[in-house]
Amino acid sequence: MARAGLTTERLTEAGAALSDEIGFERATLSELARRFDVKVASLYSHVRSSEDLRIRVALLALEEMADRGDTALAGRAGKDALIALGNVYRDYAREHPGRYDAAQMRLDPQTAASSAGPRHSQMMRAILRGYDLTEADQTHAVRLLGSVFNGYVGLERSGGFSHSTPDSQQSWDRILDSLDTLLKGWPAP
Amino acid sequence: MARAGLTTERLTEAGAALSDEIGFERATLSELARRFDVKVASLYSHVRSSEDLRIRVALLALEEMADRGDTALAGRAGKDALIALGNVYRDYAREHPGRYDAAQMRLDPQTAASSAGPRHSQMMRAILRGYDLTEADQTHAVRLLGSVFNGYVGLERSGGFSHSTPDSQQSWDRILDSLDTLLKGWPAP
DNA sequence: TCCATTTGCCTAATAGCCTTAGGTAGATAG
DNA sequence: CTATCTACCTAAGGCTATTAGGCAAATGGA
Repeated sequence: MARAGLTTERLTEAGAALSDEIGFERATLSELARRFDVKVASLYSHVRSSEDLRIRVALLALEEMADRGDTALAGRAGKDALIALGNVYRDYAREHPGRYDAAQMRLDPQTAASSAGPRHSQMMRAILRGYDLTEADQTHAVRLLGSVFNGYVGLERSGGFSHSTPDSQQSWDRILDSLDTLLKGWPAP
Repeated sequence: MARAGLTTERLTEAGAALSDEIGFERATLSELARRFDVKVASLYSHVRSSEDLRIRVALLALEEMADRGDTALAGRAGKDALIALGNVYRDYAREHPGRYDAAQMRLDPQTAASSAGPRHSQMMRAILRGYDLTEADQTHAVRLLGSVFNGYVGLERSGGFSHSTPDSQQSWDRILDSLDTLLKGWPAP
């Protein structure tokens, strides 16, 4: 019997593609096996469980977004950098909805710590160096940025404000603009 | 055979309680049937499908949060109101994690329109009347508030910033504070 | 090149959840 | 008190996940 040439990486990549195509929820091991024309049990040589694969897809998505973030931030600072990073998340979610959903998974602390998660915090901190904040305020601001980026993209994806005026793009621009203003004049406690 | 006295409402309520207890994902019809000491098929007289129940739990959660919001906003305005509403979401998520997860479901436009979703927008608009914003800017600001509230609670729940300093409460206070400042001096386009 | 080992994929089997079809007994109404 | 309704049941089929054990293809050492 011909071998399909499965590897953990290939399965993860295919799982990610499948998630984008039919949704993270519907991307099952069974469906994956069907696509590779292989029996489900065969996948267990490369992946510990269904959950294991989903975590791998989540980690892949986090890495990909971090990579895009690095690229986007190169040579930018201040408001430019802020906008660039925000767009990384928003664009990624549009292009890869399944992967983006995967990235929202709650990872256990161990896994989260060794994921690209910390890279995301680092990128936000890098942006904040363009503003004048104390160490503690930088942390608060990182959390604010994370909340706004994740929150906005999430609401946009759940259709919260499609087909209503003003359109989503305008709000997005306006929100990034006001975040910049806020960071420039970050209020004293 | 004694009857269990099932109704759609009772199942929805039990589904919500079960979600809080074992997680929204794990709250299955099978488990629900077990709790009521009833066969799974019996539930189908009261609920169309597994998905149907999950949507009902989501709608319940949205209603409950809106009710809490109304109560919290009564007699408050400006920054007080902002803080009060923010805490409604944060506290609700802590007290009812399963329900909160349910509320994140992507509902189809029909269902979303007839849900308590619009009440949430209305509450935010009510708060913004305490600030001086144009109609369009009010919409942008509603979206910003929604993003921050949802985003922050989501990140907090996924363990993003537990066990790190400054603690999450401080960031939350600081962020609400800065949102207030931002709204007071909302930048011109 | 041949043999030994590894390993990639298979079959078989179990278990859990979801869903539909059709039956029965307890509640309800005329 | 009977007729209808309906709440719950049994039975059965389908999909997903997971484990155990087997065979054949690939791999590497002599």
